[in-house]
Amino acid sequence: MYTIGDVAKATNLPTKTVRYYADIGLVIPSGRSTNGYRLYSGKEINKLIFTRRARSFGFSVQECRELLGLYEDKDRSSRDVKAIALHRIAEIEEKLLELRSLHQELTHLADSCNGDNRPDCPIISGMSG
Amino acid sequence: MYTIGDVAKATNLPTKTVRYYADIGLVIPSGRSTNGYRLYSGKEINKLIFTRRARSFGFSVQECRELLGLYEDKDRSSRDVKAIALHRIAEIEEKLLELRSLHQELTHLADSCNGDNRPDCPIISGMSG
DNA sequence: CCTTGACCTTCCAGTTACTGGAAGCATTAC
DNA sequence: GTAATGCTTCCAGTAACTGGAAGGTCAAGG
Repeated sequence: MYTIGDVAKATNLPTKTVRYYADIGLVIPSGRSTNGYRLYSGKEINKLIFTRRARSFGFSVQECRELLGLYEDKDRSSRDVKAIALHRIAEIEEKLLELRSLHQELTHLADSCNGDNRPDCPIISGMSG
Repeated sequence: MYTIGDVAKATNLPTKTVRYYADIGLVIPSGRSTNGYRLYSGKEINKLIFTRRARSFGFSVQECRELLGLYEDKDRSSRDVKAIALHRIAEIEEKLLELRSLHQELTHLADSCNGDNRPDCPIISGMSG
């Protein structure tokens, strides 16, 4: 069992956010210590890491709730879980393409900066005419 | 020159957001029509597409302002631009790793859903013990 | 024993980045 | 000529934090 500070370190989330996620019922600590401290298990830590990643790619808290729910809802059929997961995977693949595009744009910019004079913006001036 | 609706289509941003970015001075339309409509050129459209991508990967509006500024600030040295760009590129590469990780986790989950009975969560139960 | 510092708690206000809706003017389509 | 669509401003609301105050807890040092 870990206190919120340990959890923050392990998940790379601010304590404020971990507390917030507990408040809104997204990731609830498995218990409280006698002095009222939130106590988290490895399971919650994994949920929080998963949530941090999903959030950082634009999935809303509500969508994170759904994704986390995929693993917990014993009543949901295997087929449903797969359908939702595949839908999200498609979204993630699109995000991967966009992220590579962003990467390439910035790399191109950085590459253009070898000398002392900088060319026009390769992205913006590219189409501006 | 494009009106805000055309811009919304081209950039895949809501008109509300395009207007908001104009209000906060992030991407300012190149002019106004006689009837007061915002008019955008291809250059602004490219800025908006760039911004949408950067925003969707967690760069703040302020950071987008800085990134867009890299291309416009004639006073900034080539060296500075390169340094900032490389810093952002490192961040993006980290995001790429995380996004692949998320992709893999969900793929693993989807793959586990071939039959009718679903296994325990491969991510969450993995470490929970 | 006491205090210093680093934890933790709740609560409440503020921020960022939109987002929805009302009221109204402009243009196109029938 | 009027209905639909698209634009305008303005203002209020929401999502997801984020900062700060006020205070309890606990291990270490004097």
